[in-house]
Amino acid sequence: MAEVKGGEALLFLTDEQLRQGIEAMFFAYRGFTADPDRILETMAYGRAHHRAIHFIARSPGTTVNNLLAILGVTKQSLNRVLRTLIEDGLVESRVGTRDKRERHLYLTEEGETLERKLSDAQRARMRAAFRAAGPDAVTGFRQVLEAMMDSDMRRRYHAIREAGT
Amino acid sequence: MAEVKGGEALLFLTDEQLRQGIEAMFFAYRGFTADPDRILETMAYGRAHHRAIHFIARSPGTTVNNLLAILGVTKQSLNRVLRTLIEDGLVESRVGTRDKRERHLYLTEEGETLERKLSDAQRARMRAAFRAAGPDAVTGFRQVLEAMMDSDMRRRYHAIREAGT
DNA sequence: TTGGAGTGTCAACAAAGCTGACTTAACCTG
DNA sequence: CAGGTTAAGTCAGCTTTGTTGACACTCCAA
Repeated sequence: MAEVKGGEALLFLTDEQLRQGIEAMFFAYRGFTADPDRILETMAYGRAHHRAIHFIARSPGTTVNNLLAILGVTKQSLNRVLRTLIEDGLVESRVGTRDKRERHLYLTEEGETLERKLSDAQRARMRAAFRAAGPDAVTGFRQVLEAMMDSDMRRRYHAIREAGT
Repeated sequence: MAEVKGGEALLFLTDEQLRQGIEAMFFAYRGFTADPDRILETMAYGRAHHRAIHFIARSPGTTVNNLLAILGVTKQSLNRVLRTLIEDGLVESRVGTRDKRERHLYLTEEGETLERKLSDAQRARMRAAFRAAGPDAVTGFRQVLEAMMDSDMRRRYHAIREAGT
């Protein structure tokens, strides 16, 4: 399994190093979601609502099915979240013109206001972390995260990146 | 996408870059938990059990209170999980010798077997990601994650690292 | 034009968080 | 040693967010 590269590739993959990586991931993810969670709990929303709002903002007009695949939940689970967001006037669902089975999702102005509030908080933390760690670290950070994704998630990740730019 | 290097530290923190960081974190965390989740769902356990088992394995003899703080859940929530693990003979709870109010937690042999199974799966993915990204990337990865933690979580992260080494 | 496949919705249920109130036992301090 | 504090565990009840099953509407191709 462990191929001896030069000599260096060995030490750096000890179980201890890997465990530290696992724990870093666990603790960092807690920080990553902490700020939006604080905002959300003052309203009747949770993390699931945040995720839906984020990806609708990122790909306006996306279909329910597409969102399903990105979020990796069942459609019933997403539907509940989506229904409250639509009822509360944060998300608009338009019947597809080409295919009337599809619903295309958009944020309303109110929805965009909340999205900005949530993503401002999350970006602020990400910005602070990036700044503290420096540009080279950020490159490495992204490389490792990308290598950690399942391949279909990696595809989606790139698809969104291209659309978003 | 192609950033102008000359302006360095400024351009590199565009909202688009930050959003990509956020999404990378989201997709990668999914991959990070996918393998253990698959194993756990064949038994009657969930992610909460995995977390408890991981940190008991990492700090044998830890107290309930300590675990509570590390996991960031309520006593009632942890207790439910811990109770099933003790009943099933994966975790042992010993009354403290110095302070008899405390319970010290240990994995039984059976518990260690499951722990190894879960952590093997997770480490395999982490190892693959580290190997694919390279040593410098791993350094950056850890720097950014550490900067993203809340300060008290960062303290705990270091405390465990020292104990585990 | 009809039957199968795709998209979305509703209902009911389960896992795992949460709060609040309480008990028991042990420790510690005045 | 009495009284307050701390560690752990428990009971009840709620919320969020996941699940499966059944169903309706739409499209498309045989």
